Amino acid sequence: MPETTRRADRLAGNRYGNRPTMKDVAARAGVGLKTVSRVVNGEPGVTPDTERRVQEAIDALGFRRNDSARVLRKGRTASIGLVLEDLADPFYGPLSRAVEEVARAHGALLINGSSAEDPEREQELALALCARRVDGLVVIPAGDDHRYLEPEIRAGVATVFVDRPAGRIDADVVLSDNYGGARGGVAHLIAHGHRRIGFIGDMPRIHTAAERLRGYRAAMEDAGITVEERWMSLGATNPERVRRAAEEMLSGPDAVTAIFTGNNRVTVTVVRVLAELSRPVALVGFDDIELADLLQPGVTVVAQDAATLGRTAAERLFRRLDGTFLAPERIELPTRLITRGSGELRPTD
Amino acid sequence: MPETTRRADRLAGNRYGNRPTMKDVAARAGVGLKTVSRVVNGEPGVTPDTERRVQEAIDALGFRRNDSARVLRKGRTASIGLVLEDLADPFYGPLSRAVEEVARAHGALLINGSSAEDPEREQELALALCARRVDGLVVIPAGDDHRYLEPEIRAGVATVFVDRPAGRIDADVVLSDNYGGARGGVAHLIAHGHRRIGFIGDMPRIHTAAERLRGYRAAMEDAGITVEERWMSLGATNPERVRRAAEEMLSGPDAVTAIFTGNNRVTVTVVRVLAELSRPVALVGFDDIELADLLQPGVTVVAQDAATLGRTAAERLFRRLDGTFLAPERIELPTRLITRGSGELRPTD
DNA sequence: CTCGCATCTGACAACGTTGTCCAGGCTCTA
DNA sequence: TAGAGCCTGGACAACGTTGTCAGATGCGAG
Repeated sequence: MPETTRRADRLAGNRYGNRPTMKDVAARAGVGLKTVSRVVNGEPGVTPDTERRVQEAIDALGFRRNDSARVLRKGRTASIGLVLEDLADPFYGPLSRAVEEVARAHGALLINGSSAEDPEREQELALALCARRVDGLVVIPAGDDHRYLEPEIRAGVATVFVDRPAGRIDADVVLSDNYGGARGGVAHLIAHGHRRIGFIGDMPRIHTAAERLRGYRAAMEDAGITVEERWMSLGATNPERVRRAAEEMLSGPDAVTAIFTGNNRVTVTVVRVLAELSRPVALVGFDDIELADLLQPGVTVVAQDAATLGRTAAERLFRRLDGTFLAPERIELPTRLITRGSGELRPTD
Repeated sequence: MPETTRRADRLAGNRYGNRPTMKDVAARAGVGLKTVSRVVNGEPGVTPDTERRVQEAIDALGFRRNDSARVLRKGRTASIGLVLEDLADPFYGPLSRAVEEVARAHGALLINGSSAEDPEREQELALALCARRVDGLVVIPAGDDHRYLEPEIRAGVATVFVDRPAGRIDADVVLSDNYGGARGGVAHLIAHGHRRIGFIGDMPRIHTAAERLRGYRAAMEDAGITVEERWMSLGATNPERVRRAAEEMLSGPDAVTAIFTGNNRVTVTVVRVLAELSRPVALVGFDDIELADLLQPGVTVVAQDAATLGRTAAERLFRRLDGTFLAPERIELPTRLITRGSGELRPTD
C-alpha cells in the first residue's frame, strides 16, 4: 500500500476513530444539521418522511450522539460520582449497587472509584469526578478534611457523605447508628453474663471505629465494669495484628470471655482464632458477614444495611438536584442485632 | 431586589452553578485565555511571574477545568466502561476493582454499571457508555447477541469481553477454564469413590453454565458413569428452586452421594441444605466463597481468580488503546481446586 | 543602534451539540 | 385570490477547551 493511504488510515483512527457526526448524517440525508438533532432527540416539528430519511442515514453511518458535546452545551451530565473505599469489600458492593439503582431511576449514570482508604486518593478521585462535571457526588470519606470540596459544592455539585461524616465542612451525611449498635451488641454480651469483654477495632481516627469504641465503653460503664487497657485493641487492620491482639487478650488468668469486633474484616479473623481455641468464647461482630449463620456456632452480629445506606444517600442527592433547597442534615439509620449463637454463649469461668 | 437581579441570579445558577471558566480566570489575572490553559496543563512557555498571577486567580475563583469541553476538543476521554452483572455479587467486586486499578495506572477513570443479567439493560448501558465516548469497554455479557456493538467497535471503541464470550461478533474474550475446572472438580469426587454425583447449575444458555455442565458430563463419561436425568438441575437460579432440586436428588434409594454446584450462589444454598442433613454428602463448588474454610467441613471449591480475570482483560484493552493492532483472541485462565474437606468425604453407602 | 533570535503571549478556529430565530411553503378563511 | 397563521427546516451562535500561528517583547551580538 502507498505511504499516503497508510498514513490516512492511522489519522482516521486518531480521534473517535472517525465517527460520523450530525453534520455527516445531515449531509447524507440531505437535510439541515438541526433537523438531525431534532430527530435524535425526538423533538417535534419533523415530518414523518424527513424523519425516516434521517433515521436511515443514522443507521447507515452508525451514528451515535456524542454526549460529551451535548453535556458541554446543556450543562448537565446526568451522571453522579461515588467515591468509596474499596469495591472489592463486600460491604460496598450492595451500597454501590443501591446508589446505581437510584441513579438509574433518575436517568443518571454512576461513576465510581475506590479511594483505597487513602485520603489523598479520595481527593484526587473526587476532584477528577468534579472535573467531569458530575451533577452530584456521594462520598464515603477516607480523609477527615473535606474543605477541598468547598468550591465544588459552592459551584453547585450536590454532595452527600455516607458511612462517615465529612471533615471540617458542613454537609449531608447518612450513617448507621454505630454508637448505639455497638452499645447494644456489648450490652447483649453483658446480659449473657460476661464482664471481661474485649474490643478489637480500627484506628479511632476513623469515625465509625471511634463511635463503635464509644458504644463499647458506654455499655461497659452502664454495667459498672471498669475497662482494662489490655482488653482493647485499636488500629488492628491486617489479619496478623488482629490475630495477635485476639490471642493476647484471650491469654492469662483474667482472659476475656467475650469479644466484640469492630468490623467485618476483624470479625472474620477472630472467628478463625476462636475456631482454633478449645474453650468457647462469645463473639459479637459489627457488620454482617456472609455464611455467618452456617458457622458453628452462628456468628451474632450487629448488622447495618449497606443498601439502605446507599439508597438513602442517593435519594437525598437527587432531591438536592431537583432543586429543593435543603440544609445539611445528619441522617442516622438504625442497626439490627442478629442473634445466631456466638453472642449467646455464657462465660466459662 | 429588582426583578432583573433575581432573574440574573437564577440564570447564573442555571448551568454548572455559575462555575468560572478559563476566560474568567484570564480576565482576573489580566492575561490571555491560552495562557491560562498553559498554566492549567503545565505546558512550558510561561514566566514564573505570569504563572503565579494565573494560579492566584485560579485559587481565588475556585476554578476547575471542565473535562467535558477538554474531551470534546481532544477526542479522548481517558475513561473506560465496565458492564457487569451485579456489583453486589462478591464475585464482581474484586474484578471491578482490578479493572479500576489498571485503568488508574493508565490515567483513566472507570465507569461501571450493572446489567442485572438483563440483555436489554446490558445493551442500553453499553451504548450509553459509548455515547459518553469511553475509550474502551469491558463487558461481562448478559445477552448472547452483541452485534449492536459493531458500529462502535468499528468506530474505534476497544472492546474486551470477560467471563463469557461475545455473541455473534468476533472480539477479545478473557475467561476461566470453566470446562476444565468443572471436569477436574467432578473427577476429584469420582476419585474419592463417588459414582452418583449431582449437578446443580444455571441455565445452559449462560455460557459458563453450559461449559461447566459439559465438564461434569465429560468427567462422568471418563469414569464410565451414565448420568441420570434426575441428577441434574439446570436453571435453578433462586435459592428455593436450588433447595428443592438438592433435596430431590438427595432423596430416594439411589440418592446422589455427592453434589457439584455450578456457581457460588448455588453452593451457598446447597451448603445450607447439607447442613440440615444427618448423613455426610460430598460437595465441590465452582467459585470460591468467603469463609468456606471455616465451615464444618470446609467447602472444597474450584476457584477462579476474579481479580486476574479483570486485570487481564483491562490490560488487553489498554494494549489495544495504545495502538497495537491485535486480532481478536480468546484467553483462558486456569482454575484451581482448593480442597477443604467437603470434597474429600467418601460415599456413605 | 540595529538586526536576529529566542522567548513569551494572545487571537482565532475548531471540536459536536443544542437553543434561538427567521425564512419559506403550506393550508385555511374571507 | 389575497392575507393570516401554522408548520417545517436551516443558518448561526454558543458551550469551554486546546492547537495553530503570528505578534510582541527582550536580549545579545555585530
